[in-house]
Amino acid sequence: MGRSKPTKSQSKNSRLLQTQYLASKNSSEYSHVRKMTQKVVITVQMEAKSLKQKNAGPPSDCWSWRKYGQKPIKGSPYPRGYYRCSSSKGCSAKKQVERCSKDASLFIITYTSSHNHPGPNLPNNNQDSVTQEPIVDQHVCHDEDNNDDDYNDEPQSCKSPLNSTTTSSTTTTTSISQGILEENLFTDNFLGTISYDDFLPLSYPQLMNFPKSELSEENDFYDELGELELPPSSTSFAGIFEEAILVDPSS
DNA sequence: CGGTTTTGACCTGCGC
DNA sequence: GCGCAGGTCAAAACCG
Repeated sequence: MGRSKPTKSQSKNSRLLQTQYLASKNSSEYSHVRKMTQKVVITVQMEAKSLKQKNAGPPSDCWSWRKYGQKPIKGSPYPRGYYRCSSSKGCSAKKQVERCSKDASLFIITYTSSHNHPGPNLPNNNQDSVTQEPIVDQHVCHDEDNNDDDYNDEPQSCKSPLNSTTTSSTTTTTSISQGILEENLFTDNFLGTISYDDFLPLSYPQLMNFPKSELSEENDFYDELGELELPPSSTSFAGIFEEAILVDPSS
């Protein structure tokens, strides 16, 4: 907005600094880093109600996020929001939130980088200073058999369903059925449904530990999203966890 | 007053 | 090499 940017050069410099910092790690590492950044993509199905309730933005989770950017995405009527973890200063965790152009109730959240601090909602970290309650509806776990894999249902403290986890590049589609303790979430036999708030607090490494051996070839997640068309109405997040996709561009 | 959101500009990667 | 699209920055505005 009509904000004067007298210090273009300055901002440029700071940007250079960042670039240099990253680059300094290794000549071409900056771009490398960009390419190698692993991501966890999850889709969240919102309830129609919730969508009408508020003009709320992205689904909230137990972490504290600060928006640092927004960009219109080609092919989608909805912009993508860029968020950075504000729970901890040095935390490099980020997430991108966009809506499915086809299904307004569907949110696509991409997590990148990991939290370098304990999550606010982790069983072991209940005491954490962050007490941000997720606005997510706590659903009864659905019986997810939308996945071809025969996953074992594991006990867990979850409330909403997380259907599948996919790692792209080597995309993995894994259905998560009810009841998985976060510790087991991404272990070899992990599969089950977890709630949004149970899922989010997971440390990135945990997510990234998702067994690659199980990564399937379903990297076409985005293909499906490609032509989404969302109604302008939008929402608060109270939804159903549709999919969790682990993206590991590095592979 | 401090933290968050908004938003235009800048930078980088990628496809052609 | 050029243009486009996506990702990030940072000042100003906003909010509690």
